[in-house]
Amino acid sequence: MNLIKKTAQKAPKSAADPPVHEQVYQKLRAQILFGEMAPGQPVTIQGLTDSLGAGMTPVREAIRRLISDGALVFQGNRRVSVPVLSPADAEQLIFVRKSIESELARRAARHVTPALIAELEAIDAALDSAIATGDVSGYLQCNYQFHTVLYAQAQAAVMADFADRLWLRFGPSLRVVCGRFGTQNLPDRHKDMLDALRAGDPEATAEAMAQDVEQGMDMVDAVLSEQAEKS
Amino acid sequence: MNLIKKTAQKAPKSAADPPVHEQVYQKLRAQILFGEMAPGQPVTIQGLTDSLGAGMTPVREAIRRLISDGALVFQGNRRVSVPVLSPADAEQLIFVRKSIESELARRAARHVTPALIAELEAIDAALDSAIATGDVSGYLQCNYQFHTVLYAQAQAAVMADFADRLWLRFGPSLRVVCGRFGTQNLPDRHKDMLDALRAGDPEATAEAMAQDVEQGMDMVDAVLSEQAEKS
DNA sequence: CACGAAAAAATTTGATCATATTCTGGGCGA
DNA sequence: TCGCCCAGAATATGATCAAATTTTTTCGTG
Repeated sequence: MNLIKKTAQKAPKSAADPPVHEQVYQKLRAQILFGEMAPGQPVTIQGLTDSLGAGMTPVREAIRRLISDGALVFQGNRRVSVPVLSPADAEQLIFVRKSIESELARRAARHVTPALIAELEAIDAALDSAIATGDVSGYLQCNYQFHTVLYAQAQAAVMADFADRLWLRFGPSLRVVCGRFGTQNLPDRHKDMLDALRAGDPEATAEAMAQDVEQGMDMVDAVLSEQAEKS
Repeated sequence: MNLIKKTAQKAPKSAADPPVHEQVYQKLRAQILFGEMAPGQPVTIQGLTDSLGAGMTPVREAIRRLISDGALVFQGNRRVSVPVLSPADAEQLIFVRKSIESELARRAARHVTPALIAELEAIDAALDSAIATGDVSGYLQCNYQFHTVLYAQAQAAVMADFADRLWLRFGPSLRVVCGRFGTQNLPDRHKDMLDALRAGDPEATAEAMAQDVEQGMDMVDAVLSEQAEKS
């Protein structure tokens, strides 16, 4: 019988906690989505095992998932990094986003409830406050949450899933946009969208979403073109 | 010095071979895409380590990737299985496929070359032969290849990537369709598409693709509805 | 004598495996 | 029928091996 207790009786294990690889995935995903990792930044397994304090296998699994999501790219040799969007990539993302997300908005509007509108209003208020204080991370999170909550109402799991993947692709670039233009000048078609939702008008909601997507992605495109000609 | 050579000098290592987890991923992917696994069928790690002769870690990574692709589903408890499409899922897939794949066809038509047409004609001939002989697996592979080759010409990597993910979702169900209707009655708009490509008409190509997608997915939908009311 | 390129050693990182631990689900007995 | 136990499967760790990059060393040339 060993006298040393193994890591303090293995921690209390507070109820059903998600597996480690899931926790690692969520953490990395948030870091990518909310701009804590810059486009082009290399991602190493061993670096993450250290910074996240997790084992090697869970980290590997999380990285594979994120590569499949398009949130990370495998660079041929064994390196993995945060993707750098090309203008051509951005153009395609605009097309797919407008198609899928405006349809999601249309469907969400068909199932709109007062509770949904209240929730979206709260998120939008937090978003405005983040813009006012220049809180880039807060802005990105609120913006993402606004879209996610809306799409959850569309009762279209497959399409919402695809929309999520789209966001993972341009997430890191959105941070760059904020760094370039500041939070003041960011587009905000959320007010139009809320009006359309209150009116129960699916077509107007879809149109507002298409506008929101187009404006946001145009800024991404502008930054990417700027970077392209700089090099 | 140990007299026993370590596993026969570690095998010849024939040039640059892909890592094991990549091989496992490709094999599993093909099995799912071409209907070797039935919807609902459970997938176990240990079962795959045995049948594929690979270690446990590569198999885990491949499964994670496929879950992220939507080609497998994680069932909450630690079970993984081939997904069963609901009619609602199929309806959403139809919408997204028509949107993305017809656009890919349009763009491919803008970059059409004689070599592409020749390649597609060859694939379509093989497809017809598979239909004639009732070779379901051959039909599925040719059909997939036709679309993949066409999309590669569109010079739109992001959209082609999304299209690939869509195929992974309904692949298993396509096999069921073939089992239900036989290969004789499957839709084939490839002839129209080839005509439009020869004419260099992007709009007609996109339209033919939309028709092809719609017809194919309608059959999937029919089988799913049939199964739904049976239960 | 100094500078640069190529080769080689060393370090860092990724891939795989064997093994220990934990959890889920079904069977058995009360 | 309900609860407990056990078999089996999944999760997670650390060790080990292989590959790639980086650094260092060496050699040749201006």
